[in-house]
Amino acid sequence: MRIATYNINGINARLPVLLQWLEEEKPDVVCLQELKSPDEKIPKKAIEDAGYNAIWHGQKRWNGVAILAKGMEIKELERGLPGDPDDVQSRYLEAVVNELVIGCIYLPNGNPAPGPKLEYKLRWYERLTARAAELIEYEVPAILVGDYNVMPTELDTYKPEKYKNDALFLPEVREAFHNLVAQGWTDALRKLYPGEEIYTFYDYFRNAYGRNAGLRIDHFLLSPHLNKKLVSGGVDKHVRGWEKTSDHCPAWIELK
DNA sequence: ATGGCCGTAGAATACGGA
Repeated sequence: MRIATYNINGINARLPVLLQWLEEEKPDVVCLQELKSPDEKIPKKAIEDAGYNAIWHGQKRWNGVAILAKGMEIKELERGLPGDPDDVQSRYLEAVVNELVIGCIYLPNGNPAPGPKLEYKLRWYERLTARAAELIEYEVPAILVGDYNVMPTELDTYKPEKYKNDALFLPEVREAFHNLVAQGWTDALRKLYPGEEIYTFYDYFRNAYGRNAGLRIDHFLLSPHLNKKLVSGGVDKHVRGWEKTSDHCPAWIELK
């Protein structure tokens, strides 16, 4: 089973890119982030015509997450991240697909830091860590996948010093990510490519893609059960070079 | 140190993104 994540940066503006990529790669499950669309404007029919069932948690203007599955049932478990009834931002969607728990994640950016946005990000990490602990406790096969808005190590940014005061690379944010992983999760792409440069995001500015000035901020975390089922994975880097494309690349893993 | 590029809302420009 091939599972992909893609921060689409506006599902309606990027629909041709999304459909082209689905047609080329045919992933079994897709987690999308940054839909930037209210629920009623999600291009439901185009997704269905491409062969996918889908659930989504949209919002006007910003955020928004969706889970797509090719010819498989999607049973929704959580809409929104538990732990704060006042959090109105659409950043978490969790479902069972093919007996696998899939959490689709769009973590807050946190900039400018320090400030309330960083505080929200850190609280969000705490809530995600609490939910992740429950999944570990249930001993279910689970994958937490999406845009974590963190470069976990210096290897994950083309220029570490440029980001040392950035909310994507601050020590407390990296620590929050490492604390989550330390519950027993596996960072799948890093496991497959130890010591290698793997980028999933390229800024629109300054020809970042052309210069390979990237960041690795989209991650797959595998529960202990799934660790040994990881076969392969990668980043569909070429999609970042398409017209009217997102600033993120799709990334994927294959589970046996 | 700054601003460069995008989408969205909505009608000019502000905001969020990373």
